[in-house]
Amino acid sequence: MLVVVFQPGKALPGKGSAVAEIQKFLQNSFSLEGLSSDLAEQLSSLARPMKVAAGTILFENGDPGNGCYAVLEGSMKVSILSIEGDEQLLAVLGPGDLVGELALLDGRPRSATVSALKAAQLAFIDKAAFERFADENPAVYRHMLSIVGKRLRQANDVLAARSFLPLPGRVAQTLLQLSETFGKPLDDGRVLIHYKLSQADIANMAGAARENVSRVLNDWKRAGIISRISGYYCLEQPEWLKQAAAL
Amino acid sequence: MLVVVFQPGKALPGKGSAVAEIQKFLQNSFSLEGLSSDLAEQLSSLARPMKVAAGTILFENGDPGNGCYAVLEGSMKVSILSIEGDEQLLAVLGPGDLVGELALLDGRPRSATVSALKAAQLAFIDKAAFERFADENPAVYRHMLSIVGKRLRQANDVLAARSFLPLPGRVAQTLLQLSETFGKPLDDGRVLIHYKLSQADIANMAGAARENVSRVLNDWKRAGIISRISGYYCLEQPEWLKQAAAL
DNA sequence: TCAAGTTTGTGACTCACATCACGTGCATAT
DNA sequence: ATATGCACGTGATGTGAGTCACAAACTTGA
Repeated sequence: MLVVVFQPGKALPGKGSAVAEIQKFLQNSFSLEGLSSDLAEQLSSLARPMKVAAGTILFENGDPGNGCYAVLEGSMKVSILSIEGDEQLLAVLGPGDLVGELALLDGRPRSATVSALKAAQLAFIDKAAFERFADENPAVYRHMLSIVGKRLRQANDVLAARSFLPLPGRVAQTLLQLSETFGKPLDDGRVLIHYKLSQADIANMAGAARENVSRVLNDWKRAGIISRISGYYCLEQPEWLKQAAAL
Repeated sequence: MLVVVFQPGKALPGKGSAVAEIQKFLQNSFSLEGLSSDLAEQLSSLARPMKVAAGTILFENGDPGNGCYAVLEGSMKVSILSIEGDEQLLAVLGPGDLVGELALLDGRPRSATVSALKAAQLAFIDKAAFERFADENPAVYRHMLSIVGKRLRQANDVLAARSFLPLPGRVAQTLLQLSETFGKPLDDGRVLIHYKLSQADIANMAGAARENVSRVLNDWKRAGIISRISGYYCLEQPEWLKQAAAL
């Protein structure tokens, strides 16, 4: 199973330049934001660059976890699959996000399946190396803790939405969540979700049937709450959506 | 709001003995299991003992978080409330569990409401003090990380159940989860959930209407899958339930 | 030990949402 | 251009589970 992790990846051509690239990236990355730059630099030297093609499964639920990945480019999806093949999308992650970080924390197997939505470039950080490094730099631990904390909060939010909100509310929440990762602000507070999303994806995040998501989305489009700009969804009235997603 | 946190608590009578009690507890507590005993001891000296009466709200969603609590005795419930007053129970925690730990990680406000189900005895650990201590003892951070990791895994499991399992499956999952915290093993692998639970509690955890939980529970009782022993639920066939809760 | 409250069991009704079943548009390959 | 395939839109239909409404069975405490 170890193989699975490395099999899809390929080392980048020039090692030196790759490290530089990773460093440059990590320094302004979201996931390492707040970490002093020398720490980020040191950490990046532990990372092993790799590329995955769109659709590649990075690891699956139940695999042993031996490290985590930073997303440098492209996007990954984190999901849970049911026996019947239904999918619950937990998150779509883009550049700057960390994925598979749970494995660094306890030694337990992967709790979800992660695959590449688009071809992606990653930096793999080995568990042992990470621990060695972090033990000497508690700031790294603190930082990690805040990332995991955020994930936990988000998970709770989603669960709350699933418990309390009717379908439209959940769709609203999903759009807002996506806008946090992929949103580009336009004029007036309008937000463009700069990412190719199928209705099926949204449905899998919101935990709803695709058909019904379609209905909701069209109602909103007709009401001017959202629009589509050359294939991308655009939130015309984010405030309205926030209202709809309020518990 | 700060007041809220301290108002319901009362310092224990003899400080010396209280500290000893906390120490003794923390050493075999679940939440600090795996931490070397001298660290646990030092940590316990940072804790401030307090008692809360049944029903007391320790803190509410949105309150600023200034520290976390270890449950020494009694039990607490962690829940999210909707506007309409509906409740989604996230967890019921007993002796040895840590509650409110998210506040230690990032500085954000409380993400859930915690209240005492039964009168409880707690140990409060201040955020600043904790950080000071943990910075010098990275093992504490690592330990913390594994606790939060477990929470996150659990949250994902619940979300998955909500997405994929029909009502009976969710009830099964809930019972199994409760048996993890409060279960006493009997002969044959039967497990007694040694805790007074109302159907309403179970329903709030499973995210279902109380009436339907009642129906499911009775079906199972009739089928010999569970039973009630002097008011406590007893899992006669945990394996069957695990099957029912499988995704 | 009796009354007042709370928790439970069960039937009947309702409804939000999933499912089914197509039609339509727009891609990419042939 | 034309076929083959996806992503989308929309009605019709079915159903799991929520809601309502009580009666029965327990706690509790005065």
